Amino acid sequence: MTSPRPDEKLLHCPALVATRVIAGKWKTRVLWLLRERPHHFGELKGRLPGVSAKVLAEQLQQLERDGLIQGQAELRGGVSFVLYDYTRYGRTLIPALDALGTWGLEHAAWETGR
Amino acid sequence: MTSPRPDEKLLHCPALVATRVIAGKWKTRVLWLLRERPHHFGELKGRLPGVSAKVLAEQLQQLERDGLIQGQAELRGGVSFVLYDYTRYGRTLIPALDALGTWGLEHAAWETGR
DNA sequence: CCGCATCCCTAGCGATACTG
DNA sequence: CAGTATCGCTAGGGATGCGG
Repeated sequence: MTSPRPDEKLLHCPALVATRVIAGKWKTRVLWLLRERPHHFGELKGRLPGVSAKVLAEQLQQLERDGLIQGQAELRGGVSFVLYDYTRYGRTLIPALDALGTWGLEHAAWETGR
Repeated sequence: MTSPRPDEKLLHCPALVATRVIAGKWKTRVLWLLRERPHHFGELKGRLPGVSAKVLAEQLQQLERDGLIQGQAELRGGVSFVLYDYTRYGRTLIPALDALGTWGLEHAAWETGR
């Protein structure tokens, strides 16, 4: 349920497009971190305890394929760094991400208050 | 990845709370339909081509457990109908859903225009 | 009409190890 | 540092059928 498939003659549900793109155990978190500033692969891995290099690479590739982020390789003394950041298009998703975050905060309040 | 687990000492990411709750192949669509008006189980099943009764029931239960929707049983001549609708709390999620939907629309425009 | 019990099967995720 | 290759596992989802 990552990238849009050719099938699905289903229900017209615009929200589904967005959920498909951000579905994936780490994508929301990656997007959240990148909102702050660009990150290197290693930085992301460091700030996401529990993720394996393989899976993180997969998720980043998918986000890149979907046009939300892009990685810029920079060689520092023969050692490769890749800096990931939002694309212009990817940034258009941020308001929606904020809406989800806002609700998450309300949720926390509701959880403790019931 | 449906209901919050006791583990996950991870990153503070409020948006993740929301994504966990709406994660599931049919939840977004169900929530989208309920936005319009309350629906019976059978109605939902009818408007969601491809879903099986079992899976739909599961997804509805999870949404109910998470406090977003609630089902009201009404017996019509010995035949049981269950009417599903948002809870007051569930409605607080609608703005976030709208944000996702809005982006989905922009996405469609972007897709055709590149 | 609705929910539940069974069985199965695939996609996503994770651990490890190895190249540029 | 970044990415790839293998292998394995488990949870989510799907098909079918019974019972309330």
